[in-house]
Amino acid sequence: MENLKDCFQKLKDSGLKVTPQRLAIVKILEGNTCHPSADKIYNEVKKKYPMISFATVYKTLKVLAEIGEIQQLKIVEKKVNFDPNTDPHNHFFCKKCREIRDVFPGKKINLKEIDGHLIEKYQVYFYGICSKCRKQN
Amino acid sequence: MENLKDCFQKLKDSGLKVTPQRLAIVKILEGNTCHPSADKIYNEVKKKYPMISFATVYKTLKVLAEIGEIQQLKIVEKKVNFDPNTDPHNHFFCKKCREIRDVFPGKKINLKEIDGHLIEKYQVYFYGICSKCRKQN
DNA sequence: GTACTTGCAAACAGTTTGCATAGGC
DNA sequence: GCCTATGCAAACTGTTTGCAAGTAC
Repeated sequence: MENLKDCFQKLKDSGLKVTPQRLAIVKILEGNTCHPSADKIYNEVKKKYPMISFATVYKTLKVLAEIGEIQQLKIVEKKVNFDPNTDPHNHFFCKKCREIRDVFPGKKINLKEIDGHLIEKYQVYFYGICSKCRKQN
Repeated sequence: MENLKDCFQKLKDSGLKVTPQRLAIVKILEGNTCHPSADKIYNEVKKKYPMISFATVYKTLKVLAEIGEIQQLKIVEKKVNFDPNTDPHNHFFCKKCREIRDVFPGKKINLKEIDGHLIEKYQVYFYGICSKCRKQN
C-alpha cells in the first residue's frame, strides 16, 4: 500500500466504493508495521465506528488483498495477519512475545540469527503454478 | 522421521505408548511426501481402524510434532499439513492442483521459477525468540 | 436509480477439550 | 494396577455466508 489516495484509486478502478468503514480500515493499515490480525483491526476500527461488524472487516480485508494493497501472512496458527507492505520482505515470529517483526532482505542470514533474533526454525513457502499444471495448460 | 523403530523408541523415551492407532498413523506418514492434512490421515487410517476418531489423530499428530518426528506446514489457508521430513527443505503450493511439493535447497532460484514451478509469490517465515525478548532474559 | 456495501446472525471448517472407558506395559 | 490413550460429543477459534436494509456515486 503506497498511500491512501493510491489505495482509493485502485478501489474505484475495480468498481468498488470508498465507504467510511473502508476509509477507517485503510487508515489503520497505512504504514502499519505491526501485522495486525482481523481481530486487532476490528477492535481498533470499533473505537471510531462502534457499529462496525466483523463481517465488514473481513470483507474489506479480502477486497484489499485482492487488489494487491495488502498481503496475508499465515505465520501464526489458525490466524491470518495483514501487512500493508507488499514489497518483498520476510517475517519473524517470536514465540515469547508473539509479535511478528519485519526482516528485510539483503541481510546476512546464518540460519541461527537475523537482526539479533534467535532463529529456531524457518519455513519458505512458494506459491504459484507447479510444473505439472503448467504443462497441462 | 527416520524410520518406524526410531520413532517408537522416541515415543517410549518420552513415556508415551505405542498403540495400534499410533502405529497406523506413523506408517502412513513414514516416507510420505504428499504432506497430508489431518483430514487425509484420518480417512486413510480409517480404512484399517474404522473406529478411530479425529481426536486420536490430532492428539497423535501433536505428540509426533512435539517429539520432533514430523513438522507442521501452515501453507494452506486454515489447514495444517504434516511432513515427516524434518530436514531443511522448502515447499511449493500450487493454486491449481492445490498440492504441496517439496523444493530442496541448493537449487538456483530466480524468484520466478524453481524446479519448473512458476513462482507468483513467496513467503519466508522465521520462528524463534526476538532480540527484545532475548535481552529481557 | 443502481449497484455495491453494511451489519446481523447463523453457518462453517479445522482443531481442541473433558470425560468415562479401554488398554499398554 | 497404574497411568496413558481412546472415542465420543461438545466446545472453541477464526472466518465466511446469506440476506434485508442502507448508502456511495
